[in-house]
Amino acid sequence: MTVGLSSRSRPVPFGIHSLHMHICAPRSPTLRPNALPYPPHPEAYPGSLLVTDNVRVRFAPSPTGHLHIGGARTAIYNWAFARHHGGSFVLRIDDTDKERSTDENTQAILRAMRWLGLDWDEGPEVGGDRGPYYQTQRSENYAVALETLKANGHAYPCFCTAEQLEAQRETARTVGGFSGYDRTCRHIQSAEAQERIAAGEPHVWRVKVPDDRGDITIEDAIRGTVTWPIDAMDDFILARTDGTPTYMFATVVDDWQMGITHIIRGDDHLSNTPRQITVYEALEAPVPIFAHMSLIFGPDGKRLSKRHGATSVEAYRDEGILSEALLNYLALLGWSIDDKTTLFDRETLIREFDLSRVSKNPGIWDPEKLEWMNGVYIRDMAVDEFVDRMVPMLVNAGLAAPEIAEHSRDWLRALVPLLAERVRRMIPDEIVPKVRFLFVEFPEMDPASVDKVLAKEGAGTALDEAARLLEALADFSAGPIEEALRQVPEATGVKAKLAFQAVRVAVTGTMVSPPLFESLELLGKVGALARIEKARPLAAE
RNA sequence: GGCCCGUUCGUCUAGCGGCCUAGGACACCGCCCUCUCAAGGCGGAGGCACGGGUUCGAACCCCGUACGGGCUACCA
Repeated sequence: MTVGLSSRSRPVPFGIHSLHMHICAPRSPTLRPNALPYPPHPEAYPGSLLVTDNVRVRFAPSPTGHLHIGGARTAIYNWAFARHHGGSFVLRIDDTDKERSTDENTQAILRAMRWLGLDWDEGPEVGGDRGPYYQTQRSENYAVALETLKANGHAYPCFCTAEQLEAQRETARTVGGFSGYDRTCRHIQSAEAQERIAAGEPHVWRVKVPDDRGDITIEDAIRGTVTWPIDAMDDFILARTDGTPTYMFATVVDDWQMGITHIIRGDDHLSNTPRQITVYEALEAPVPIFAHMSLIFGPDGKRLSKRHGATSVEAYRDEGILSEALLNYLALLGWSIDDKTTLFDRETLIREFDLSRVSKNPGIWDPEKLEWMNGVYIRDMAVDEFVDRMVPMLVNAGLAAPEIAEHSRDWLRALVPLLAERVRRMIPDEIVPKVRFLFVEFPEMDPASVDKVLAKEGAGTALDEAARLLEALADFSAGPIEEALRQVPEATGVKAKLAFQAVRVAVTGTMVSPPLFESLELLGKVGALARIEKARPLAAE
């Protein structure tokens, strides 16, 4: 059985308001069983995990803030699903909250999406033939859809005041059991309703949950069969007193008119699903396939929020996390390829992504693992990219002029391997302190290091011998340097550890540094010897 | 309160009735490598929430309980 959703089968023609462009129905509604028209049979939803011929998914962020980690993961799953199936990834801006939505936020979200490499096929800035892609520009569609429901008897006006409703809820809750709207206004005769509306009495419009509908069941692509008893369904509000649609209504109208086939979203929407299904059915729209992914929690088991630290994608970017690492980490938080793969690139994600491997339980945000993964990607980064990201940090720290990127490119490139495996985030704090000694005439001497190393007996002797041997080197590169310094312990009787550490402290100022021999090479013979000489007075004999 | 979802090492997960004396990764501990720090190699500790069923056999199926989460707005 297929769903006839050509415009002629719709109960109320949409074309009456010359809104055709905005409300064209899905062109080829080849949805599988989940898309049966109302009224469905309880058994009418099997096998909905099947993928439709033409996958269309959407990510619909609300520009009331930046793109956060949880939203990004939802976007990634939608994007990967679309790419995997060769479908379309639609970006829609749910900006109906006019108070809190801002254009800056929208821009920030688009920027973060691009940074993560999540390109959209339809949406802001790229357009598409199911637009507009901002909810605030789609209000006529909701109005028309509401007219449809008024006409086919699936919506009714409600004149109850907020106070009445509050009181109702109060008593319902103390009694226990159902706490939704008591349907008082559902029984008002339509003639009376018309009069009251005509008289200007404030009212909202509610959906009329059918009495004869069985329990609502979906085959969630992630959670499997989920059923809600019909008598727990609320006649929720479709349109507010001011005529604007509620989220629950607007989102269904949009998803329907945009031909969305699979709704992949956070499971905070799972409980909203049956409500939305009543709208799809009232609209005689095909019901898409749902996939509810679990949320990301903080370490305390609560939904991730600002309290847990940085939650915005761009904050992680600014803290030196690479987009490849964040994408990989986020994709893996709640999804897996197999029993061992943890590192994968974008192409692999697309090739392997499958909703059936999305886990049902919530994942806890683990910054430690993200950092580890970021380190892996840093080590894997192209040398020139590393250089290009490092130079501005050096410039900002006052250690180098921008021109260094050109005239000392090879020298900088040589520095990268020494640094990359010691860096977990691409930020100045991680990089500048480790290389500072290379960019100053003489390093600042760390008192603790001087005390623990140079003050030891034999340090001075080792330094003298090291200086002598290095002085004699014709080829001042890491190999010969190592050969030379290896002779120091034998020649002086100073223990190898101390000898090397003495040189390290003399040259870098501290006990911890990048590899010694390579560092000396980067410093050059003159600079290295000058440092040893300058530090010599600090050393014990 | 009602409805819904979830529960495998500290964390992310593999497992979809016998391949499991439960595998991998992060973190942790130890050893190795080693000029420090890293990186890397090797090894270790650590888990099926609990209780009943079903079955020859259960981490896997069913039912309870506990705990966590979501929804229950003229928010999204």
